[in-house]
Amino acid sequence: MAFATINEFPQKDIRIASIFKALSHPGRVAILRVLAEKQSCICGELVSQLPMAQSTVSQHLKVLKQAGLVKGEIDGPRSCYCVDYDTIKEVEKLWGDFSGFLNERACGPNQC
Amino acid sequence: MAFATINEFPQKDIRIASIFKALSHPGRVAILRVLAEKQSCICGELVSQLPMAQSTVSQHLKVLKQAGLVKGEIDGPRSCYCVDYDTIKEVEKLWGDFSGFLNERACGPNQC
DNA sequence: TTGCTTAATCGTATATTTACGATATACATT
DNA sequence: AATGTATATCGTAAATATACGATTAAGCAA
Repeated sequence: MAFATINEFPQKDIRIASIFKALSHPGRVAILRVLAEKQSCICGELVSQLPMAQSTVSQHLKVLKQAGLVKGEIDGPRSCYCVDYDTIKEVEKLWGDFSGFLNERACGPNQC
Repeated sequence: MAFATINEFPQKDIRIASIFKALSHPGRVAILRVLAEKQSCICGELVSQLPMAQSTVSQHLKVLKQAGLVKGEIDGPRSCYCVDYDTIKEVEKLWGDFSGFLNERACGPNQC
């Protein structure tokens, strides 16, 4: 029954939640870190730097790719991934709007 | 076998992921929105404003509370919840550091 | 006390996530 | 063509997440 009501929420909330969902696993956060450090990097390098099997890294990369957080390019027998900074900017905006909305309405230091 | 390796990641990545996880459902994002709008609000009001059953809202509130994103206070037979702005600030810092780290290393508009 | 209201928790069915070995695919090299 | 390398996908087991009705607990009102 999970997710039966998910479309009843505002589109903006769905988008925020779906991006945050992609960032909701430490392995995926770590992948983004490594990709940024290396400026772009092949999957095998990620595998060697992170405590996950090759297939697991590949699966996480797929999630990040679907969320638009990384983009990849086939380079011979390898795949070269890098951070998609356009989406990072989008997250910055989404989070900025959202936290701005919250903060605007913050009154005292402790309301309840 | 899920989460067997989760402790092998940097503490900072685990913290970021765990907060984002709490924000990874549109219902929870919507709850935060309503709480901010109402400045603080009783559970029943959330139930009436959101497309979820009372028990579901209560469950999501528990997740948000565990993540530190909301705090609650018992008020007679009711519970009064509000956004915990200290944690919102923490998220701002965590995300700011993280995106800063990524952006510092962004070179051209398209690396791959 | 009895009954009413509110919200948390329980029980449970279903869906999704996670992890990894095994396999398949795709390109490069010989 | 045959072999090797790199990566995606498949299959699958186990853990989590999600949703909601039913129940419990806790306070208030009569």
